[in-house]
Amino acid sequence: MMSEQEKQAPRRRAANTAPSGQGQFESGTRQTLADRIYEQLHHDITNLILPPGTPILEREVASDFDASRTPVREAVLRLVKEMLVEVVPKSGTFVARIPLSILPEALVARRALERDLVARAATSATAAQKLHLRAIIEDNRDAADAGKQSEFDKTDSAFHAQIAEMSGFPGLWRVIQQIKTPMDRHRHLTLPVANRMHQVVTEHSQIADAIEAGDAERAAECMDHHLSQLKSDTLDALERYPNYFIVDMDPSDLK
Amino acid sequence: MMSEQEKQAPRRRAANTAPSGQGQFESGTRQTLADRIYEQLHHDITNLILPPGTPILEREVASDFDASRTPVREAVLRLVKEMLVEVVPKSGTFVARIPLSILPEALVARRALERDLVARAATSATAAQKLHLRAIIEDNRDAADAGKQSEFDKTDSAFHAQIAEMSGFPGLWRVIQQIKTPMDRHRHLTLPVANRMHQVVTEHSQIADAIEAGDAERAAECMDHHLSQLKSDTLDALERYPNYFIVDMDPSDLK
DNA sequence: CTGGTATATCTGGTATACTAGTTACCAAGA
DNA sequence: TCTTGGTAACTAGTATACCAGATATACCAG
Repeated sequence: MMSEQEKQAPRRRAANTAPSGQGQFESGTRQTLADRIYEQLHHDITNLILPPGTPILEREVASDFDASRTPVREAVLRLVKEMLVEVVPKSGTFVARIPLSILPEALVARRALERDLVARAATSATAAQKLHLRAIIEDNRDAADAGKQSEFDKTDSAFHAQIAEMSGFPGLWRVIQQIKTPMDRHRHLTLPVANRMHQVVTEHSQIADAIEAGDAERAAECMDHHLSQLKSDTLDALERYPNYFIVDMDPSDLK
Repeated sequence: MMSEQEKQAPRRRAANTAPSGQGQFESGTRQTLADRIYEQLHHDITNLILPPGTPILEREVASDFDASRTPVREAVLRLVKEMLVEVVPKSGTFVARIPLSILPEALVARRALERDLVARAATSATAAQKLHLRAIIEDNRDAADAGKQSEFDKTDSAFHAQIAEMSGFPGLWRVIQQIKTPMDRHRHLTLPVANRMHQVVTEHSQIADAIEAGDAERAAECMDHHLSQLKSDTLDALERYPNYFIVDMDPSDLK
């Protein structure tokens, strides 16, 4: 039987215990509404469905998703950190323009990272991993043959993710993904290059050849050559879409 | 004079126009309460003031900052994306444990990126930039002489930021900063190595020597050697603080 | 002493409201 | 026709409330 004092005070319990397993880094953590909104906006921004400068009205997006502003705001804040959205306090939220400098930076970072990863892959990949890589290249080819750019992009990502896997540092694919986002956006601003998908398949095959030969240096060189092809005509894109970019460097330095 | 109908309907205005200047990427954008809370938590987590597993009670943090849950939640969500905090839905939010695999990944990424950046710096740095680098090394030395680890860490970061600046790709310092966060956290778990600060100063000087000599390859090798020293005794840290880590790889692979 | 159950107290995720800052727009005056 | 000031309609940032899920704890039967 409690005293009057005990009866009046709600019982206080200890804080919950910390997780001890793999935690949130396990696969299959549940997705929130904010996650779904983020993914949709991320996709639309990256694929130029929402071009730079487009206002993102939180209340409108909320209405579209039958949601409140809170998860929309949470999604938008993530996109801000990824430089995909820019917020002008009290004025509005807009699809971010692409800072010109970010493109060569992304290319330099990718080249440095992926040369290293592919060299490591050439040294340490297992037979099973090599076979898996070849299977992905076949997927590349199928998508190229079918002329499906979107499908092709997915298989292209699978290729580079597999290289990270084979290097022994699979987590670095997440770093590369983040780095390459401006490049993905930019690619939609450039004219499609005839037969480029098939050229990529050829370059992927050359990389796989070098890996299978255990030739780390050649694998690195092939990867570097492959990535250097991505240096699309940014000057042309800037000329055609001047409002899509922030000119934060001398454009003539892009050559 | 409006008709009755016009009078009843509130006037609808156009959406605000998109920004056209440098936008949010200019310096000096104003700081929100969420920003301040994020910075404090980021600092406390990185510096092990809040060790892995510590519960982060949104309502308590809100009370500490005399704020509501909203900006706390926004700050926490940023930390989640940076893998500094893990959320168990409806149960609690905790300072994230360090996935073991992230440490060698961070080292590999830093080595790949900073070898490349320092080689470029050796090739293209201006005289002014080289002098500035020397000045930073003197700051390194002063902090080492004074035995001030925290101050030394700041000057160490300044050194690496300056290398990115000199390479012509200053934005990559942000990428490196993000990559190195797990390393920063981990360093607080390892025993201080006698005279390590002065050793770092020496290694920084060697890097500067190579840059001044215009020797890109030597600069890259010196940087790589320097970064490889950071491979602190993770096995020892794991042994001393097993609850601070998520063991997502074979620890014997850390050698 | 232990396992099962009920319950109260936590939690994160989301909805809604409020405030202060920004800006589109309009009317008046030069 | 242009300029300017006022205002209403926007906005982002933050506060507060609610709900459903998770869990610590008390209690009881075996």
